[in-house]
Formats: sequence, C-alpha cells, structure tokens
Amino acid sequence: MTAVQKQQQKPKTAITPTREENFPEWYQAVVKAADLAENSLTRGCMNIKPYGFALWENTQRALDDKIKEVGVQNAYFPVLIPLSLIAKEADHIDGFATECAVVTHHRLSKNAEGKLAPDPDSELTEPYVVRPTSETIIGESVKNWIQSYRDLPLKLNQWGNVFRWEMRTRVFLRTAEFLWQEGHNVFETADEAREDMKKMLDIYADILENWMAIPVIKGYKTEDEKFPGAVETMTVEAMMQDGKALQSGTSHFLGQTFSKSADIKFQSRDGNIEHAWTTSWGLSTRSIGGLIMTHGDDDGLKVPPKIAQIQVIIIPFLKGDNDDSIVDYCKTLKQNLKSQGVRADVDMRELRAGDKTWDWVKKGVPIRVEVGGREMDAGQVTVTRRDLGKESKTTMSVDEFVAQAQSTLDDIQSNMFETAKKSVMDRIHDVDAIDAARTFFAGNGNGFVRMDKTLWGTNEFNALCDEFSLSPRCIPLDTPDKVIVGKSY
RNA sequence: CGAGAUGUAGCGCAGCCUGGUAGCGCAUCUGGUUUGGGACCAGAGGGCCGGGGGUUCGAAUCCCUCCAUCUCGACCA
Repeated sequence: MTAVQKQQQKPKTAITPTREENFPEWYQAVVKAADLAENSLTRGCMNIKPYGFALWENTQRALDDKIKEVGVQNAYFPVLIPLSLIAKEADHIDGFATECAVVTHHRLSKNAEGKLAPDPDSELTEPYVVRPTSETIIGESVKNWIQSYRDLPLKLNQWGNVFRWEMRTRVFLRTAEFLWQEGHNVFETADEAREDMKKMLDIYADILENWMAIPVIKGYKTEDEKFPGAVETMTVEAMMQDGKALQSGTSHFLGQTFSKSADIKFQSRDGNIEHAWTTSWGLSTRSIGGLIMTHGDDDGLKVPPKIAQIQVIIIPFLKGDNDDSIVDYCKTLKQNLKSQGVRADVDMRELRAGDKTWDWVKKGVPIRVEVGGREMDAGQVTVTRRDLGKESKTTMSVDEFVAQAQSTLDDIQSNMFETAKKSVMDRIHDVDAIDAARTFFAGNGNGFVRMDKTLWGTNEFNALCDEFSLSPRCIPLDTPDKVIVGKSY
C-alpha cells in the first residue's frame, strides 16, 4: 500500500461518522473520543470520567457563585423519600409515579439457592422512593424552619443526584441518574416568588450563554409542558446542531401547591397565618450534552475557555537533541501562562507529538501550543485555535503569546457563542399557519418554527405535533404572542 | 413498553448463510529505525465468540430462551 493510498483510506475527520452522516452516532463518538463518560455497569446510568466531570465542576462552580450572590444557601436532604410523603401532592406524583425507583427492603440475605437477595423478613413497612426531585421532602422539612414572615425568604439549594427510571437513556442527555442542583425558595408573597422564578432563569441563561457559550431562548412553558405541580414553568431552550431542542434549565413558580400539601405556613405582618409561596429551579449534567451538541465538530469536542479544565495545552516536539531545554522552555511557558491566570498544562506523556495533537483536538482544548527546537531557538511558539481549526496555526513570539493569551481566550469564548447564536437564529423559522410548519418539517427542516400562540392547542396543531414528533418548546419572553415548536431531546 | 438492529481480545470489526482447533485492524508490551497534523519494520501478550438450554461425533456458526446495548417511536430534564 502506498502512502497516497493510505492517506486516502484515512478518515478525513477525527470522528466517524460525521454529524451529517449520523448525528446520534457522532454524539456518542465524541463522548468517547473526548473521554467524557461511558455507559455504566448499572443500567441506564453513566460513569462520568475525569475530563467530563471537570466540565461539570467548572459549570457548577460558576453557577454556585451566582446563586450565592442572590442569597441562596446550600443544604442537603436525603436521597430516599418516604412514599407517603411524595404522594401527598396529586399532580406531582402523577408526573413522576411511572419513573420512581422504590426501596422496599433494608437487608440482604442468602436465599434457598445460596444467592444474595433482599431478605423477605426485612421488608419495610413503608417503602422509600429514590428521589426524582425533592420538592416534597424539602417542603415537609422546612415547614418547621418557618414560623414568621421574618423567616422569609428562605432560599435553599441542594447539589446532588436524582433518579428517574427512564425507558430510553442517552449519555448526559437522559440518564436514569443525573447530577444537578435543585433550588427551593420560599416567599411571603406570590409576586416575590414569581420574580424569583424569573431571576433564577436569568442566572441559568447567564451560565449557559456566557460560560458554556450555548445560546438559549428564554420563555414560558405551555400548560401541557409544565412541571408537575407548578403554576408556571419557565425554561431556557437551546437548539442543537441537528435542529432539536434541548431544555437546558427550568425555573418554576409553584404557587401554594407545595406549601399547602406540606402545610408550610407563617404568621404574616398583620398577624394572620398564611401559606407561603414557593419556587424551584434546576440545571443538570444534561447541559454538558448541550455543550457537546452545540459546539462539537467532525474532529470532536470544542470546549468554551471559561469552563475548560485546560485552556492552553503545550505540546513539546522532541527529537532527542535539545529535549531537556525544550521541556524547560515549555514548563516556563506554562508558569508564565499560569501567572496570567490561564489554565495551562504541558503534555509530557510518552506519545508522539502528532498523537498528542489529535488527542487534544478531540478533547476540544481551546488553544494548542507546539514547541520544538525551532520555536525555542527563536523564542517563539506555534499556536492553533480549536474554534478556528488548523488554518489558524500561527507562529509568534512567546512573550507576545503570553501577553495576549487571556484576551485570545476571551475572543474564543465570544466567537464560539456568536457562531452558535447565528446558527440558532438562522434556524428559527417564522410561519403564519400550521400548513407552513408542516411544509418545513416535511422537508426535513432543521430547526424551530415560530407561530402565533393562538394556534397552540388546536386540533391542527396537535396533529402537526403528532405527525412530526414535535412539542411546543416555549412562549418566548421577547415574543409573548408566539410559540416556538420543534423536535426535542 | 412497541419496531428494527447488534452482542466475537481494551476499541472497531470479519467469520455464521454452507457446523470441523479463534481471525483481522487499531491499541498494549519488546527491540530497532523514525519524528512539525494520526510513523515504519520485526516479534510478543491478550478471548468460557453476552448467559442458559437444546440438536450434533463435534456449535461462534443451527434451534429455543433469557439478558444487555444501540437507533427510531411513546414517556420524560
């Protein structure tokens, strides 16, 4: 086989299949190639690997800072919820009943075949539900923390995991167990609670757009898409490269639904006993899936600098001559970048430089720096931006690079957002009638349609949704007389 | 839970139709030559062929039956 033949056989892209060829398979391939996560031995669950978990940690850190700025305190409640307690709110349990894992025994023992099994003598008098969300247990708990209007508002957040027994799972996008934060705030008045719902949604939009560089549409959920038990649900909807929607964060005005079922009461300013008004709000590891499907390309992941574990990866090109001095040069560069607040690392693995390069391309590190004898002798570095690809490869003085590194990262961050934003905006199609929407989706249209809100709920509308597996995504804040419709994850 | 597909080495796959001692590529390990966008040569290690049952002298291969995974639905963040 000649070198040319071999070259032709080699895939042109690091990821196969390409997005165009098969988007769902491409997604799986990126998760694997970037070493983010894998399917767990536990059905429907994922093992989040260190490089993937770092993305979550950085998102988590940014979000945690922001919610604390608005007076939210972190707390923790148990993963097991007494069945009777979660069953107290009718709409809520109707929404979750079909996907609850239930704990019924408290001990294992060997059965007749000598196999370990739940001990029949250890059956619980009351089963526990593995939390699918914590409105009920938090409500039942905090009612004892609140007596007076002076105890309000009470703003609590829990970082944790929840479990929903899903029929069909997909890494990050829909797993039986996922990580998230769930905020649960309690207020004196309905107005305060409604404002809080909006405020927390704004924080989600901020995190998604300015940290993860995922453009979102803020809006209200339609009646049929609301959280079970909510009076109003707000959402931040993102659009993936295949045109499907990803609900990326939700914030709920729960009215007095849960304060009545849990009896959360307080003595008001004029001495009356009143039920409180509550909100809840959540953002999950699903957002990592959104990050992949918003920014990834046929060479793998692209990570926005603000949440990248490694912002600049330095790859030494060693030939055996001046190896020690090249390594020193790289380490000095790393230190200089760190002193500029840049998260940098030198790839010292015993691999060929070309292999390292591809590895970091697939992992989406924002900036790659190549350093060999040539650069070292000239006091230079060769720099490639992941967002712009290999065409962006340039050689510049090392001092100049270090001085500009932070602003280059800022530029990558905003370029990734603007690119994604334009792509989303170009794929929101205004239609004046159901037929126009049908034409769009029948032609395999990629994206959302935006139509008059009054069309929602009509027979024609429902038929359209059935025909193309569509759902109303939201009633956008900026066009409150319209509804956005699309396929979704 | 419906429809379709797939389970063979760490990963990706061939072999199955037409039963006869387990193969290929990548990865791993050894040695050597190399080195600026996925190197090359030589050698080596690594498998209850998803589980269980059946047919057969003999099963990765045929039959039954579980289980798991993936894609598309329904349900959902």
